[in-house]
Amino acid sequence: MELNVSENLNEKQKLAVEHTEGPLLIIAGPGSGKTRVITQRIAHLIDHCDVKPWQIIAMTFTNKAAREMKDRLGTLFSDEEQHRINASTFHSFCAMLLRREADFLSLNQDYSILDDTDQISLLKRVMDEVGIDPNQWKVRAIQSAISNAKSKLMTASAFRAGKNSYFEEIVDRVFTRYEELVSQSNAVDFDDLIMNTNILFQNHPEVLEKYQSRYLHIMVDEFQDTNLAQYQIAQQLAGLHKNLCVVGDPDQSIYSWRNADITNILSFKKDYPDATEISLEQNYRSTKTILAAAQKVISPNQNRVDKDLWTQNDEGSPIIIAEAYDEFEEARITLNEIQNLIDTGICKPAEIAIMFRVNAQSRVLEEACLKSGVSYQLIGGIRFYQRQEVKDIVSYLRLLNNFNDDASLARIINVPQRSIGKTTLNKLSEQATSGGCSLWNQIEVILNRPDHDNSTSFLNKRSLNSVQVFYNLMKEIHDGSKDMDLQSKIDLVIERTGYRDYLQAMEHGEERLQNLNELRESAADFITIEDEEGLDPLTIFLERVSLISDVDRLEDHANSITMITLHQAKGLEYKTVFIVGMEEGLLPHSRSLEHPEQMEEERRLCYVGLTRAHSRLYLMRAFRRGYRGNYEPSIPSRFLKDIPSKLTLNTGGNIKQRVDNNYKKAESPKKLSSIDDKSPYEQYKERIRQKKINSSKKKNDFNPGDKVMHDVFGEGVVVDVKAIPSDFELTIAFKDGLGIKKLLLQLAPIKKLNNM
DNA sequence: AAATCGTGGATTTTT
DNA sequence: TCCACGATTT
Repeated sequence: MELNVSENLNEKQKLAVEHTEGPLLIIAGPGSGKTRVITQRIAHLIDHCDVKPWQIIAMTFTNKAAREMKDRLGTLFSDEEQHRINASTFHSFCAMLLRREADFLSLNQDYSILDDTDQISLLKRVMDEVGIDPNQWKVRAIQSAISNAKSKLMTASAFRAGKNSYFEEIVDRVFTRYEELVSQSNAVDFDDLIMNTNILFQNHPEVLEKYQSRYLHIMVDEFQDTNLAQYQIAQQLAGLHKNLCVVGDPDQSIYSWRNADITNILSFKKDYPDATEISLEQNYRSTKTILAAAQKVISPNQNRVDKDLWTQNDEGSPIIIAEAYDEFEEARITLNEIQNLIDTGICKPAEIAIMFRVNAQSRVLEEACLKSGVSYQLIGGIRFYQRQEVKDIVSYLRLLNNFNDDASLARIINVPQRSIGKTTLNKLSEQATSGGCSLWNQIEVILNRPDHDNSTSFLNKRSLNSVQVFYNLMKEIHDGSKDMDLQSKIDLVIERTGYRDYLQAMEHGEERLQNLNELRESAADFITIEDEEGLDPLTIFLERVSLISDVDRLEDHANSITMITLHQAKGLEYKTVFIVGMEEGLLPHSRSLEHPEQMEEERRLCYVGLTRAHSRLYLMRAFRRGYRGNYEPSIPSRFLKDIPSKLTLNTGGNIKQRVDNNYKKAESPKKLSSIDDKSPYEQYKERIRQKKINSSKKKNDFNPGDKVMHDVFGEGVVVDVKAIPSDFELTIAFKDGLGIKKLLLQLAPIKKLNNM
């Protein structure tokens, strides 16, 4: 197939596509056609440089990105060729590599991959074992220290050698034992996938050489969010041919808290002084207005190199800034506007996204969606594969795949209840520890002891019997399902373990069964690819399940709007974007307020959010927001102040005030309130001050039936007046479908309307 | 083994 | 405030 690459590409893009020899660094601003460049570059290599598809590997950030890349290439090549192009995440790539090279490792081919929760439970078990008080030392902190070490390629013994504080002393004690347990379980954690691959390359140069010679070209997308261990993999793979192409944008680095190392970009320049650097600065996604606003938000960061982003796109409409009274009204205004956009045909639901900083914000929005009948996809919250019932069944499957998987065994041995309680499990666990074997092995040892019914046994007769029943059940399912396809295996597990009955007996049982059905479905259309031949499909299925993310499950063309965290939104784009909670403490998040580096990351996060939008951007905030039970005043986000007012239309609380459906900016928009002059927070403080002065002296002169005027909500009628300590709570019904609100007399910006 | 009580913690979460 | 988890009770 012949491709004319120069067509539809700008000069810089063309340079990037046609640079085929030696290291290449592409700095790709948002919306700069990065994915197109990567795919065209692959196409170019194949068409013009005699490179075979299987000699190229592209590392992506998510499975979704990998799939999309393959899809795009699919339109350029035949299916067969497309399949042979290697696009995957670092983790998937390493997982597969470790399976194929398992002979070189102390792992079996069918090893399990521990997820976050498995890790936590193993760590707890270790802490208990080595006598570390979980109240004094947080499991999460230890987990993160271990993960951090591994992403810097530090083994447990290296960590021990370098420990430098009491906390690290504690971590060290857990780390070593944790590693033992993991490897005894024939398992690895996420970080191990990357680290073990590095170690394998180091210990077995012949293995590395095999891959080095196979892969002529290595590409890494979202390079700003890789960690050192991942970068090393890429470097080593490219060690022979030096054709390493990395693509990233330092301004979009938002995962430093997951050990992503923004300095990888600097290291790259140092490691490859002869590297070509190309900066893609033309934006094809957003309006001039949105792009300008985004640049204003990102530019205060000290720690960055300025880019000169530009676009030929239209000026577009102003960015709508709206203030709501509280998070409920924020949600309602947002959904009203969304309904408007949909009803008027301006946007299809799939073109709209609501983005937020923390998942907790999604609940109110969900409710507003339900109320207004707008269907939505919510990403995150409780992740699909972390749902109890899904995780349980997956644990069964993992156990059947690898009986040494202690984490899975411990999870399901008593689910549904089999009278194998904590005491029994603890005893088993103790014995396994002293015997240096897995729980399953320990069970076999006990059951095979001829005298297991007398006092030398560690378990009483009843428990022993229950364990025997469990053991037999697992054996039976395992042996009986050997030749079954995946879906039948899952069915067998659900039925024979009694899990179906167990679910049906509980509330929301149907819903949970529905989730299991979804799991079955995913097994039904599960296909293995060429590279995975010879491996048990169950092993591969479990691997995919472990390595899948929520964003991967996002459906592109569903007839629903998308609700998503700002982090998850990276790499996505929507015609219309609402960012809710543009407030100090939320965006930027309160945890970053005292840490300049984290504050810069919050800024980048905001930047990522803004640049997701094509043509319509709404920045929403609430005047007051519920936080852990009590309400706190909300200060408008500092990022709002960074956007020049000429780019925005500040609607105050009344979004209906927008001029028309095209949002043509009014000559001098009438501002109900503006963050440029007196902010609501100032007004709020003023009222607090007055409240303090007047204290309870102020008398209520509102009575039910009175007409009132509210600065934000407009006209309303007092429904009820209730005296509360040092104030009065007014219940007021507002016009225009704004509903009934409860307001505090001394805080609410209301005036009594004279009766006509 | 289930039910109840109490305490602590509450960003983001590619894999 | 609200939830989850662990400890304690029955």
